[in-house]
Amino acid sequence: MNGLNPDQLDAVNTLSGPLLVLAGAGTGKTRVITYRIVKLIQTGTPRERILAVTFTNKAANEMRERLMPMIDVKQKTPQPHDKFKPKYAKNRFAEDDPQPTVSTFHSLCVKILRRQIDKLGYPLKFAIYNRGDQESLARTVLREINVNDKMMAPNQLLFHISNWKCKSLKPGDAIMQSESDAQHLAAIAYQRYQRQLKISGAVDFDDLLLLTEELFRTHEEVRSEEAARFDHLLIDEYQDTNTSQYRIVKALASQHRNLCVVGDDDQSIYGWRGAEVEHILSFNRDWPDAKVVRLEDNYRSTTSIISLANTLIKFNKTRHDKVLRAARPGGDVPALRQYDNETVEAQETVRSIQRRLEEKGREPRDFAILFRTNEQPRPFETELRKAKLPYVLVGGMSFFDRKEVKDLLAYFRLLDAEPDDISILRIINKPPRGIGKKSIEKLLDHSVKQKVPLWDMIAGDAERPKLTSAVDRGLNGLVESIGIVKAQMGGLSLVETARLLIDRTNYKAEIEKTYSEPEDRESHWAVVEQIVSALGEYERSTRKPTLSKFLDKLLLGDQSPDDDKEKQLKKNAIALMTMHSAKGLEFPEVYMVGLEEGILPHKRSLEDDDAGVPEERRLCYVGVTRAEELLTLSMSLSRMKWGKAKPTNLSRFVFEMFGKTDSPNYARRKRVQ
DNA sequence: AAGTTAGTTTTGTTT
DNA sequence: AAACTAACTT
Repeated sequence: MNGLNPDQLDAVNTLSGPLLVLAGAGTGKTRVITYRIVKLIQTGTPRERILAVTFTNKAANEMRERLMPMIDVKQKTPQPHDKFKPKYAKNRFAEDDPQPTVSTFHSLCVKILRRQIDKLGYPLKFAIYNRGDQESLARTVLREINVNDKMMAPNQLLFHISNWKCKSLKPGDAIMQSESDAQHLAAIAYQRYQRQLKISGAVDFDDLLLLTEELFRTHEEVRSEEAARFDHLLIDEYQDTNTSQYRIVKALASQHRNLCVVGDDDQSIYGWRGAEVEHILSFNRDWPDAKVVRLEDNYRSTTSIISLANTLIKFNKTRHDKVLRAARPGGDVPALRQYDNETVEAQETVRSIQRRLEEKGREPRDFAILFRTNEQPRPFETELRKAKLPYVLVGGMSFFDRKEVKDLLAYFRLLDAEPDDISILRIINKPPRGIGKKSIEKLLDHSVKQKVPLWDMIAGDAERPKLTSAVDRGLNGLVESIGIVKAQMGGLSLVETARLLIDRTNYKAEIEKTYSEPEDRESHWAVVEQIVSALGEYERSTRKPTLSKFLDKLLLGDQSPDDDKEKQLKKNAIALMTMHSAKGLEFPEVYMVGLEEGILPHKRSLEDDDAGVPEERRLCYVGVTRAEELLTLSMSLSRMKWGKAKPTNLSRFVFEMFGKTDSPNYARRKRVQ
């Protein structure tokens, strides 16, 4: 345990009872968590009785990577294939060697639900709907109740639904409590949305938490059984817990009370998806005997950067009082640059990076360009390309949002006994089989009216509505392909099954139809191959591999063919990302761009001044504290909107940071010329 | 000639 | 994603 300061040691050594670690940015939070787990093991806690929960898979992977070398893991006996690919052997431990569990909330819940599925009282098929699936379901639901896009867009509905879900509000309650017409409409749609999910045996991401929480509430024996699995519970990024997660934590920790939560209320930036800072602010109310440890020594950034961050965050009224102390003295004072328009902003930023690369001996990986919204990176990408500088756009489309991935996963689901409707509809005409909108409508209509599952009808187990012979032929073709695969899959490995499926359904034709350029075709086909190799990897590393478990894993992001981007980051490229996705990362040189009113703080957050602006301020704080040595802030004096250049105002946060005024309102009045 | 499907264009874009 | 338009099927 060398190299830890007294506060960190205190947090590591407080091994029993509730503990709140208030860890500011760059204070070695991750180290404290890992060391604490090591200490627990050293003092005799059985490994398998330790559970650490993170919010993202990335965080979980990182924690595992840090932990494994420190706790002496029995390696899995190398398999023949591992000899050729040693990277697969890394971090793979023997199955009879118990290890601490490091998991995200979502995969934790899936495990619990799988174990307790009989208590659930309804046939959950673990089809987990991701954003795209949710959207198409929302669209169908809205159409069913005759609501057009103008009245309520699918996204709006999903926003309402997720708001209700993170407060564990059931559709019935939502209808009762709705205050406006729009809310009432959304509540009715919510009811149908849930019903449809239930019929398909599907859940969305929120449901995973919600169902677990409900199961704990209604079945005490389930709660105590699951709680008894662990003696120690550690939660990272506690400021990001929503109500469901908060209750699950409470339910799991109430017996042993060995709960350690780590977080920073100043970095709570996910309020818009249900996180409540109150949970970390009032930790002492739930656990009155909780010990509180504050980590305030920042080892990441220079004094100039930290003092800027401290000045900014003081403008937030409700927070745990703590001040970051920089361990690295001095440093260049962050600069503020103003440019005429966003193109110049991008050009000059890239030029500045180029200069630093040449003059200061920096590497591309030392730089990050942080922005607020996803429309901002475009000009920067253009300029970086022109300058031939390597860059990675982090975030953006995740691997699972790629349509090839979704299509293939949908095809995989068709091999299940009762595939869900969304999956069927996704690939029913991919590649084109002559089944168009009208025929699909007829099928759906028939399925609802006759109460026949969609697949039974398509597969010919139930009567089909009258369709043209071309459509019938198309459907039969699909059923036949699936049938062939199903018949053979018993004797095949998962990879062989997948290959056969892709081959039989002629998925390649879909890619060739969509992309005419050979380059595009290749890159999109490569995605398909990636999935198959991920499947192979899963098959090799799991004792009883099944396709449906693989699908869960993929959806939950447990496995990551997604690490493509991370590899690139490691491979030495300039990082372009939103301030949201920058949380937890650090870079020697950070450029925060587009610091304008309406962007940061975002205009949507201004509608709700009480909660919105402080959260945007925290987001800005997160951005500032990413920088180790050099921070450059910039804004563009005009920005294109609807094809016209519109003047902009400097963000109020810049005024706050540089102490030009005490009043946050100053920025609103002052126009920068 | 009507009804469908396939392919193209327009529109609208937070986190 | 919706709205059009051209092409195809029966």
